[in-house]
Amino acid sequence: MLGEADMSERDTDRPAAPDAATADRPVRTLADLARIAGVSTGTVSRALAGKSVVKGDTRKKIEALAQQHGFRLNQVASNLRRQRTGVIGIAIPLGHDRRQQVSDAFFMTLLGYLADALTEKGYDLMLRRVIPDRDEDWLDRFIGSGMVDGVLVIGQSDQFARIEEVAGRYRPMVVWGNHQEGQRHCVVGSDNRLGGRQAAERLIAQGARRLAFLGDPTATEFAARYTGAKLVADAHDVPMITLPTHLAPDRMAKEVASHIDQHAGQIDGIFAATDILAMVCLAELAGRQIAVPDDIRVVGFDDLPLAEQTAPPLTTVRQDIRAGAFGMVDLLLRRLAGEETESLVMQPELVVRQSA
Amino acid sequence: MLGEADMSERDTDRPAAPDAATADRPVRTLADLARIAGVSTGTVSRALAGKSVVKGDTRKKIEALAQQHGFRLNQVASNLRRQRTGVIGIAIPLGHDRRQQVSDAFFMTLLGYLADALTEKGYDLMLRRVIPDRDEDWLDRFIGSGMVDGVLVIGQSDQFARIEEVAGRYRPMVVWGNHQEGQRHCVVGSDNRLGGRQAAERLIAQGARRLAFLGDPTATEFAARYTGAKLVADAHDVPMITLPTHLAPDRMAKEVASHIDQHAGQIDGIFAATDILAMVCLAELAGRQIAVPDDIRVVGFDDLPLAEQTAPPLTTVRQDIRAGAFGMVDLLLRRLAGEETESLVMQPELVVRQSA
DNA sequence: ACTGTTTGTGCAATCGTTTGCAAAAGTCGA
DNA sequence: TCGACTTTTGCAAACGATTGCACAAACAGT
Repeated sequence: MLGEADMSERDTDRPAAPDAATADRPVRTLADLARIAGVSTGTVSRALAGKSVVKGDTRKKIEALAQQHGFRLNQVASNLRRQRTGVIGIAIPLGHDRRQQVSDAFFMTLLGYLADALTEKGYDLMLRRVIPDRDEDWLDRFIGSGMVDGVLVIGQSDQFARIEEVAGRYRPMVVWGNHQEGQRHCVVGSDNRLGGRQAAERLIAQGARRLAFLGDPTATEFAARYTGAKLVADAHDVPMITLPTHLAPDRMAKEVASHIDQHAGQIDGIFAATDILAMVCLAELAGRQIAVPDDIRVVGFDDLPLAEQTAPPLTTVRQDIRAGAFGMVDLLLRRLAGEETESLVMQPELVVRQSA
Repeated sequence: MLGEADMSERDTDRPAAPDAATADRPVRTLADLARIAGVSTGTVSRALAGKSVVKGDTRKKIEALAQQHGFRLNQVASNLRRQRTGVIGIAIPLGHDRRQQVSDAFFMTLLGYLADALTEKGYDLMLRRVIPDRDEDWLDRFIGSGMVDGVLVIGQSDQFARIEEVAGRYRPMVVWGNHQEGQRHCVVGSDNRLGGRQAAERLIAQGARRLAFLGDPTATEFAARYTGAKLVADAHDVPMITLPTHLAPDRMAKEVASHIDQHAGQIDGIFAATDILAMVCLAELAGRQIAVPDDIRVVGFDDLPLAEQTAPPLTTVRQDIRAGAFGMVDLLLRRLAGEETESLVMQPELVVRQSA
């Protein structure tokens, strides 16, 4: 009986001695755990990983000890050895002069969904805000750091060439942006030109005869939207002017206001490059007692969640941001697995509400 | 002469030979670089770190080679050795049942500013979305992973107790949320009760006599807002009902609509717990031809960028989210430096626009 | 009792940098 | 030319986990 008690002490309570040691020296490493468990670090590693063959008893004992001492694997060491981190890098290139904020609504929405999608797949996100003009090789630095298994780039900004160059030698990268004929890098985005067509068609169908494009048509994605709309306008013999506008939140409102003051009488349909622009536009129009959609029709782009809650609710071209985010993650994981992947160009869809 | 030519060859061109090797074996490690530079890894490390004493010539040569071969330090190895990562973890605890999205506008705005602030200080961000109900020790796992130097927690959710417990033994952590008397963890947030008072005072000053609080008063931050408002209402002998509403984007609109349908005639002032709720509310009111602020006054909370662009522009209680974000980062860095820090409670400010 | 298989563990190398310590090289005055 | 210094460098031990290989133990079959 004494013997048996002794046995059980050995089996379950032997840890009790080190338990006292818990106070002075917490169990931080595999070696610590191995010592108090009376096995080698290799065994502990295998037991905790749950992969390889470890005797049931041993495993249980180690797991119990780990639990009891609140042991956690040092991920950094693990990452170094395994040459993978379980972290996906997200780079947000910001045009320097544009002062575009990370807090931009579209980026943030996309980011939120990316977080959801990656978390679901067991990856963490490492966010990096980059200012390409100040930092020549932002992309190489990010990739070469060894801290991320792959990279998602949100928006091509003016870095198309650099991204193309890197894509030639680095596989696990997916970019949000506009697709161009014959490009090398894997991109996810909407068919912006088609979206532009849909917007213009709606405006014209609702009776607009003098259009305006609100937004900066030099950014690639916006350029495509403009082109699509222009095509339709031309086909219908409807004139379309462009009202270039910065995306910086501080300038935007003033610029839109000034555009409206200058052109309000001469236009009856506005295609805004983004919902945010459209919202600002609606607010300015409302402030001037210009009726929407009666006097001027307005169509946005993106279909952000808040497009539903403008007054009047915004008619807009929907990009399925959620689908885009999940698409990016899916493609990235496939590329990580070595697969070759095509770009994903999504079909935008006109969402008719009340502003046009 | 020949000798001298030889010398210069040795000094500048010896790398040329390994240069040819660039094709087959890229220079990935310090050891590679050391080999082609003809020095030891220690020297290369020191040269690139720029810290310690290395002869000018040697340093230049090594830097040139590094540049030329596109060498980058493996951050994971570096992190392991130095026991610091330059990464700050950002945890976003999400109530399970609430289905609250990461894409929630307030969180996203805060996150954007945090990104700005941390980037400015040379830190990267690691984002982790956690679902506390499913994962008991999310916080310990994050902290114990060794992957982050410190943690910012965005929102206490229902994890107050756990956060308190961890705060007792882990210093570099700062939390966004509500401050409670005598709490241990370092928190940054607004004086929600004061904000509530301001909102109610405005509503009453504008002639409202039958108030409603729109939002879920069980969440700590909202509870404080409610309490503040209730205090003022009581003092003025004005009744105030509560219209509990979920934050989940899919349910919100319907719930708000139903509240309005049920109570529209009986109230003339609404204090919405967040701007998002206020926006939805404005949209629903507009859809029912209820005039704001003439029939019903509306005050929001947060002053998100888009509060300016509602129709009518939203009167709201401003939390300086940017200041909050920078404050969190500042406090965290001070704690990383070993300093003891107080919590930061910011004064909210009523921003009068047109909805009340 | 002696091979031949399974199973379970331990050993030690490895991932790529950093850094304390000591040795080598260089400087300088005597 | 020789010590006494001051720079510069190299050596090798960390950092903490993973994993191929080999050995030990257990067990079956003849």
